[in-house]
Amino acid sequence: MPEGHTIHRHARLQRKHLRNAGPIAVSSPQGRFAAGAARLDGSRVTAVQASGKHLFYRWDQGDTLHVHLGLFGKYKTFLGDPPPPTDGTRLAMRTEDATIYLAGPTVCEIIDPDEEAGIRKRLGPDPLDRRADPERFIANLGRRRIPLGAALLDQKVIAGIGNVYRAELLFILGIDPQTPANQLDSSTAMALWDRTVTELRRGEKSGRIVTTDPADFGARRDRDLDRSERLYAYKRDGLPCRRCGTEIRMTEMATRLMWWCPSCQT
DNA sequence: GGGTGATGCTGAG
DNA sequence: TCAGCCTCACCCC
Repeated sequence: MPEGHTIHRHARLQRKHLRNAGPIAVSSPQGRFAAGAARLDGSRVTAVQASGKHLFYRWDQGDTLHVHLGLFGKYKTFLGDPPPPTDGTRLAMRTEDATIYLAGPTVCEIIDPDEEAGIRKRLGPDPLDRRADPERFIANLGRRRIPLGAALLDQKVIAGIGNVYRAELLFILGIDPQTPANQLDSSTAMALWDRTVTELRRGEKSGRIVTTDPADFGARRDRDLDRSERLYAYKRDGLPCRRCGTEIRMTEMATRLMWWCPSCQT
C-alpha cells in the first residue's frame, strides 16, 4: 500500500478521528512499543502531519510520534467496537468512537524536535504538499547523473514516489527510465512534477493507484476498474502496451523491478 | 495449511 | 552490493 498518497490519506482520515478527540487510550498489544505507548496513553493528539512517506503525530504533552510504514506496514481503523488486535499490532490508539491499529511499520518511535528536523531535512519536495517548490525537484535532478528511474525513488530528490508511481509516471511522460537525471530538460522535468502532483492527488482521493483513464474501459470512476485495468506499465511485463501494443519489458533499477515500454519511452 | 511476494529503507562491508 | 527487518494478503494445494 504505502507510497506517499497512502500516507497523506492516512493523515487526513486519522486527523478526523484523533484531533480534538478526548484523551486517547494508547497501547502496544504486541509489546514492541510498550514504553512509548505508556508514555502517550491518556494524552491528546493536536495534529497529524504527513511528509513524503513519514507520519508525525503531535501530542499535547509535547511528544511527537513518528511512523514509517516501510514495505509492509498497515493501518486499520474501526468505528465502534474493534475486533481484538492481531499478534502483530504494534500500536493501538482508541478514542470514544474509533480505534486505529498499526502493524508492521519500519518505524514507530517518539522523537524530539531535532530528530524530526533531521528527518525533514533529508526529504526532497513532496508533491502532495501545496507549499512544495518544484524548482527544488528540478535542481535536485540536475545534480544527479544516475538514471531518472533511480532518481525518482530517492526520497531526497522527491518525497513520496514509490515503485508503482515511478513506472507509471515515466510511462505516461514517455521517458526512457535510463535517461540520466541531469539530462532532463527543465520543461520536461516540470511536466513530470505536474503530472506527479496530479496522479498522487488522484491516488490520495481514491485510496488506490489508478493511472489509466476509466473511460477507456467504459467505466466512470477509478474505483470501478478491475485490478488488471488500473495501470499502464507496473507488473505488466509480457503484456501489450496499452498505447502501442509493444510488449512491456521488465528490468531491475535501483534494486527494484521496473516496467516500461521500449517503443513509447524513448 | 504452507509458501511467497510486496507500493521501503538502512547499515555493514 | 547485500542482508536484514517488519507483517499479512494472496495464491495454490
